[in-house]
Amino acid sequence: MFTMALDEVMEMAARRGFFWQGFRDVYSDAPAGLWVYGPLGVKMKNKVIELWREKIVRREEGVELDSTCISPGSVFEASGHTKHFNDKLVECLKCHRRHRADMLLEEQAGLTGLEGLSEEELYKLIVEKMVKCPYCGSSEFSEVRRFNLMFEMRIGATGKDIAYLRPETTQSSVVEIRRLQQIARNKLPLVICQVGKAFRNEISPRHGLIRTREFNMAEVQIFFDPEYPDYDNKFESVRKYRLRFLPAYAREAGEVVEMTCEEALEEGYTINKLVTYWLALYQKLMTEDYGFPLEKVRYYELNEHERAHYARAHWDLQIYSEDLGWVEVVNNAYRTDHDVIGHSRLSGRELKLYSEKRKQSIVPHMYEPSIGIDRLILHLLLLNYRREGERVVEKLPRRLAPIDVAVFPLVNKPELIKAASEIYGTLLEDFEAFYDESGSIGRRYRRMDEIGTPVCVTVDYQTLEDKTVTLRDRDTMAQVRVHVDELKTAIKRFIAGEPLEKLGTPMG
RNA sequence: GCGGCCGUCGUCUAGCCUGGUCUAGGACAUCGGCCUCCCGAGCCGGUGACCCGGGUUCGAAUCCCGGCGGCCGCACCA
Repeated sequence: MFTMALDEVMEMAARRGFFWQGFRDVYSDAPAGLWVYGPLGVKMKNKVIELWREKIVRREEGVELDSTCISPGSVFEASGHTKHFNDKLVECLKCHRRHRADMLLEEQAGLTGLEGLSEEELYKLIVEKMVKCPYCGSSEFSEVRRFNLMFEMRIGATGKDIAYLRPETTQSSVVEIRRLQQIARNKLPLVICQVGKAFRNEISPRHGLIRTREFNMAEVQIFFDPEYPDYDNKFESVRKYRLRFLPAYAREAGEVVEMTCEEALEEGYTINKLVTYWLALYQKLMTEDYGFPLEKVRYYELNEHERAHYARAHWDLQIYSEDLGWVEVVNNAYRTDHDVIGHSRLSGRELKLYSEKRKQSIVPHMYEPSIGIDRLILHLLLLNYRREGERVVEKLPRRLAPIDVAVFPLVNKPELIKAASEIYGTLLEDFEAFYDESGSIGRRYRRMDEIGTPVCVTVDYQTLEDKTVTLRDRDTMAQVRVHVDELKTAIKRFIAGEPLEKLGTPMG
């Protein structure tokens, strides 16, 4: 399924230092699904997260939390993950389809109450009851294997206390809601934001950064009063905004159904103003800020059978590429009060939030948009990758490029090197700047094009005469001259989106 | 996890069938130098690989087995 562009992007990412498969250079038996970010990848990842903070956390007045990856076992008892993550499976040896052992026994032998049985006991029953594969009819099965998508670990010396590496940051937000609401002085809706690692023991990690065993998420949990979601004003700002859905009913046709937020809400499709607003917010984030073309973004509705155990409504925000097709990049789930109730029940602690409107504490509902950072970064590199003849350009949104600006002496003469180095030193104060004097000027430009550096500064002989330098636009290769004193301002304006021509006098 | 195909410098590859002239060759990239007044130019030089382990053999990149990884399909993706 790897086509040219993805292949080239993956190769470039490893060669230039965005990301690569971890540990493999030294240990050939390193397991799949563990990816490391290199120097450029770290810079880009930070910028991707910072943009999310600016557009979502800050503007929606979110409170940011940084919890631990190691989580006590009870947390996932309460959330239902241990139950839903611990399937005991058998594989049909003839057609290689997998089935849940308890389901087969229930359906074919009428047995119930199988939850407590061990793998061995289940296998014995399958043989005894002559269970058949529902697909091919064979009655030869592999032994029962426990399939656990969570990484399990033991805490302390006794090894008695089970803990898990979290498969989502969500639960660590949910258990802290009371304190967080207090810190936020009884704010409701309460918007909790968390960036962090999550872990899933995938059976077969594939497609590079798409399915990994350890990954980065940027999640928002909005806790609200289901009776009074309280989003009237915010909703007004998106009332006429057009959302792009692939509703479950339209899936056969495969045609995106566009509707305004107003229409989506009136049809009851998007449940309430709060959910509708956040759907609009994230569609805008992905298209206007991360820069994906509108036609390559859609909300794919998951039907009743596909949804997770906690969700009442669920749309995957997907991004389209030739190479990977539609891929989920943001998971948007209306989780109701499922998680809050779960933790209350198991812990015996009341997990309620105070509602000013009702003058009492209420059990909040929760809506959660959750970004897969690694998938987002891969798609940014993939969809902005351009090969123009021999020239390779990453046309990343300017503010997401790992390097803001590069500085070169036109040729390697001592006086030009001196002037360029000085300018580089100044730019380092405000930018991710990069200096290079190797090879020819053309080669240096091309290297910067490949990693998406939006603008290059070149110091030439004229610089020595009148203190002007040239600014070169990655996308057009056009150049303007700018006075050194104006340089920082010009670069800032350029990264903020102004066209190059407005920043200086064109070069012939 | 199952099945098919595959695994040589960073990348693409020569060599493998027919074991020894392979201290593994080339191109591009990369690094250093020279040159260069604006787009991977040229010249010189350098770093750099047989996925890992075991077996057969006097001798293994080459033959055999196992592991790991990659691609594709199935399954999985709460």
